[in-house]
Amino acid sequence: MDSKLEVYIEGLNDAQRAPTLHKDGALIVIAGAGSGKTRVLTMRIAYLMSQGVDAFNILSLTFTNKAAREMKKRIAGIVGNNEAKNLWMGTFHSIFAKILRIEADKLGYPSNFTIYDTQDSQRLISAIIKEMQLDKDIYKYKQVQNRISSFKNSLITVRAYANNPELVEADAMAKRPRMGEIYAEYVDRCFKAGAMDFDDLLLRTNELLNRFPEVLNKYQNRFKYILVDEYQDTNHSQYLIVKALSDKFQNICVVGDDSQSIYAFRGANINNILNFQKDYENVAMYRLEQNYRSSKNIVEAANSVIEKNKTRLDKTVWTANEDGGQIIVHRSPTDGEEGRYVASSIFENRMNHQLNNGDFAILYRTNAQSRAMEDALRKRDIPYRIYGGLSFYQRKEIKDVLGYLRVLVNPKDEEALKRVVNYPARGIGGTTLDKLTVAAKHYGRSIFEVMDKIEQLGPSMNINRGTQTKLKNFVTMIKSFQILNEESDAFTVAETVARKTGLLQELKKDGTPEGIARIENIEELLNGMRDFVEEQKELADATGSLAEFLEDVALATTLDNDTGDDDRVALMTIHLAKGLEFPFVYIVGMEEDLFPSGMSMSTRSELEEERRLFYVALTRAEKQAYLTYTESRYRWGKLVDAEPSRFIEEIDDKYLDYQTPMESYRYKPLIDADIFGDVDKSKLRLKKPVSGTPPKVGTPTQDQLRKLRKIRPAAGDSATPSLAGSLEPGTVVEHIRFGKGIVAGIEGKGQDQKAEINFENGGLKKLLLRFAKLKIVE
DNA sequence: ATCGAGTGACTTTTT
DNA sequence: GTCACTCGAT
Repeated sequence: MDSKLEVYIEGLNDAQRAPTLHKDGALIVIAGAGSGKTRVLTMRIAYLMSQGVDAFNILSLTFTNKAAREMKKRIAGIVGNNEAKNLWMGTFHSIFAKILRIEADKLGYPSNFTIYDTQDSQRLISAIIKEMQLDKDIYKYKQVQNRISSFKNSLITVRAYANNPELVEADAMAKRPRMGEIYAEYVDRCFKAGAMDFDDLLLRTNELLNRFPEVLNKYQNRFKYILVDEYQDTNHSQYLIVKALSDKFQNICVVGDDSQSIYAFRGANINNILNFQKDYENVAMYRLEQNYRSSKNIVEAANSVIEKNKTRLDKTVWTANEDGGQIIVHRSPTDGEEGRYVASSIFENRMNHQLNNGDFAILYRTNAQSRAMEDALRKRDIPYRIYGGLSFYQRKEIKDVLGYLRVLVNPKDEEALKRVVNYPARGIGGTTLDKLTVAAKHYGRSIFEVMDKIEQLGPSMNINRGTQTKLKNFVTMIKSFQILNEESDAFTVAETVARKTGLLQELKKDGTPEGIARIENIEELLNGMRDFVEEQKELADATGSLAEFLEDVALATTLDNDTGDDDRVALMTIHLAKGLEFPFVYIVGMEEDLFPSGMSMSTRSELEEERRLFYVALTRAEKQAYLTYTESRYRWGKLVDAEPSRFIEEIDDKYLDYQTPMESYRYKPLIDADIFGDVDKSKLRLKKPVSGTPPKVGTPTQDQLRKLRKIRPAAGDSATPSLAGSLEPGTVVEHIRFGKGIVAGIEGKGQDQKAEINFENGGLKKLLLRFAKLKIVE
């Protein structure tokens, strides 16, 4: 083994080293927050390569392209750049887009197919709904798009849908009987446009691997070792791809944390990780439980939160780090005040602890919350960067330039064509476009082809001479770009496009500060393309082509764009923050209806996902976490009352520092303060604790570890002996975390029986007896 | 065909 | 408060 690698591997702890050195077979690594899973993945790949595995035979799937790049860089540092550069590493979407381009012809796609982003998909669906003359209030394009997306993620094709009475019925019940037709038309239109949407990149990969055994065989042989990060967030489609590719060698390593599964809303299936052991033979399971990131207070507070979830693999994250400060809870009258508080707190902390702006992050549940924070930071002259929301590539002026580039690469790309055909205005309006669309459908050709043949087809389409000329000019312009693209690099083409189409002039004419900013944005895009071209020249399997650039753009995340070279406070949604860490973290908008989101409170599993999201948020913090909430906040342009989030209450008080008294906002106890009634209060003042202080979560005893290693019974499983019946008000019980307490009331029966217990450590809690680890003391 | 003002729905989270 | 879409005036 390389001595450099040896030193690195020496540096791992035992739990990390075991999966790193586990060469062949299937393994799953359950990695708690901050437990160094990226290190394990990186070292494992380096180790495989040191054992003679060719980089070409390793496939590593990550959650963001940025993560892939960073890992690749670290591996290059160990095994050398020449070796590392042959690794296949990236997101599911980008890796399989690459494969699909190679194999496109088998599926009847051009290899330069376009990737439709969500907006493209939604526009197309809107157009289809309109063409079918359906009521747009019933067929809401966003809902329809969502539904189609979930079909695709579950591998329900148009035909499978039609053959599934349950689904058809469900849509009929929802007053959308023609969903299937829309779905069929949408798929057909994408196909004819030579376009794939995000879900297609996975769905078509499945199709490819299923329909063409020789292709499957080829990639099975190629990817002898497969590694998947963030496995808890894979959807069914991704699961099947991994399963198919790893089937032959079964050298599959998945890493994840069920407690951090936060993408169920887009089809992620937590069962993928929960059932991994059933999917492969002789699965080795490893756990990383030591957290190196956060203070003990934060780790334990986060544990106390996630413990409330029923569906999870048991593990105990602990840390040897210092206690650290308590989590600070702060209430503000309005969202504006909240912003001001956060800004001045950042300012003070930065001074007092001599920190950089980059040491701070503000996390929120919804993008809309960023505004108040931005305003406050700007007033304080604190530099910040917003991640997510409208990304650079989604800005109008950028999409316009990209639209032209897309059309010239793939003239069948209908959405791009519709976008640019009349911008800047050149007299080709909606009416003409409608006629062209009808004709295109009639002849089974793309709109661009019809435009190209307008002289022959024009008369029968009722398009006048003037318009015909305009169309002809447009086609000629695009064709000239295509020729240029044959002989020049992507940057040159884009620059020419920006000038020749009149896009830049249009903005110059505008003259407003906004217009100037847009010109600057286009310049930034061009600079980016120049860099791209330079970069690609150095890479082995890249061509620096325009098509490649467009693919990168389509699949880029806002995080991917971060150069990270300037010192700014980070603002982002909690979803985006997954995998990141910051010394100081402010979680803002800790309010009912916002976090947990009002749309995710109706079912237990939704609420549990919100709780996992909160867990993710908390565990981003290294040194200090803040939770802020408001009494009222602007939503939908209106001031509405707010109530503190239940998640604050779920954290044990001993981890919290209420800067603002919570009293008046605390949930009213369901039972009066004198719940003890005629019970002897002295019972609560515990006579000497039986076995010292209750064991802490942070440092599990061997006995606890043994117990925790078992997967918890699923809901409905009654394997645990129930205490039902043996409890009554007044019974004194002991809980592993909350210590001693006294039963205040019992409600429900059977499976759902709950007890309300007043604990010395935790206050009033309602526990499901089926799951509560209670011991009757007396 | 084009542009502006006005209207209405809407926000969960993203590759 | 914001985006996307509609309608009426040019």
